[in-house]
Amino acid sequence: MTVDQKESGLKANLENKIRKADLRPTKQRIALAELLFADGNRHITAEILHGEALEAGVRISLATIYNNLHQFTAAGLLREVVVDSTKSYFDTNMDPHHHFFHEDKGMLEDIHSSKLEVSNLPDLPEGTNIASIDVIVRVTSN
Amino acid sequence: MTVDQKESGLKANLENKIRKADLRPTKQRIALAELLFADGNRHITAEILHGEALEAGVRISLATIYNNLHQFTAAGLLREVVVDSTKSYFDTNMDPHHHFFHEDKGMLEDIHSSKLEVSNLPDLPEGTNIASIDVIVRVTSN
DNA sequence: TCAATATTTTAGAAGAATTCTAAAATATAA
DNA sequence: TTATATTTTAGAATTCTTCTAAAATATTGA
Ligand SMILES: [Mn+2]
Ligand SMILES: [Mn+2]
Ligand SMILES: [Zn+2]
Ligand SMILES: [Zn+2]
Repeated sequence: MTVDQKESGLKANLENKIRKADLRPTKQRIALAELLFADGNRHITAEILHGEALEAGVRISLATIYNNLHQFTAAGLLREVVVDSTKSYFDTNMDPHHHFFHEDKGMLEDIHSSKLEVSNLPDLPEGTNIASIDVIVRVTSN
Repeated sequence: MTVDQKESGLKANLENKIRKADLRPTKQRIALAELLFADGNRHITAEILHGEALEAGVRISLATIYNNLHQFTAAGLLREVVVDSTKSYFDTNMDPHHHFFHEDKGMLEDIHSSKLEVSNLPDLPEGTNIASIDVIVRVTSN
């Protein structure tokens, strides 16, 4: 198998992922999917992703970055992690898990769910359901 | 004891609290301290606090609200809780505790620390210290 | 008490992140 | 291919928050 075939196989997979989300595999979406999903889990902001896309030579506007981050999130390919009141982070890891947040670097790191337990949760407020439980362990360098 | 004496006793306490934070007890600060601390714990945004101050007849600018929320936070009288990427919440409860976040109402509710346990925390990333651990139980109405 | 000094408040401008608008470009379906 | 639906985009708009620098207020200590 040539490098080209491997490449096209990867792209085909990403196109599939995009199609399954009921979205058209445009040049921009494929490029973003490649940056987001091709190589392991990522935690990323819109600005950073935009920078990476431009670096990779993909002409794409910031509005399109936001559009697609939200569409991917709605489709269950991404989730948003709220850790900082000044910017939004998107996470490609959809398994149940928690996070270390490196406050000085503004960086997220996964804590696998099996590695951390939340217990003794009190009764929920009357008439409510759990949407999610987020544990953020905020760390600083020493 | 007259109502006036009770009032001035309360205000004197708040002035003390402000003075201990190395801040001058201005009309605005005393009014904010009254709204924040006089009647039990609160979770509040800058806009809401501003609205309440104006309602209470205190002329105060939004810049002053932000200045004072940050000064009170720096002084350890408040803490910021990050739950929503679009606005900041400030919490008057300085005891260790966690939160329910009512996603539809944008409302925070305390979970007393004793009511919830986080266990099996993995080793911290090399060279880091825990700054805090935040557990947010996101709930929606059903 | 009364300046002198330090701090605070404020209006409005500025900044940063995100969303909106509506027109041009692209993708899909017939 | 042509018609239709979706997507991208530039730039304007919006929202929350911070900054600026001038006026107001609080404190100090003679
Ligand atoms: Mn969003
Ligand atoms: Mn802040
Ligand atoms: Zn993650
Ligand atoms: Zn609280």
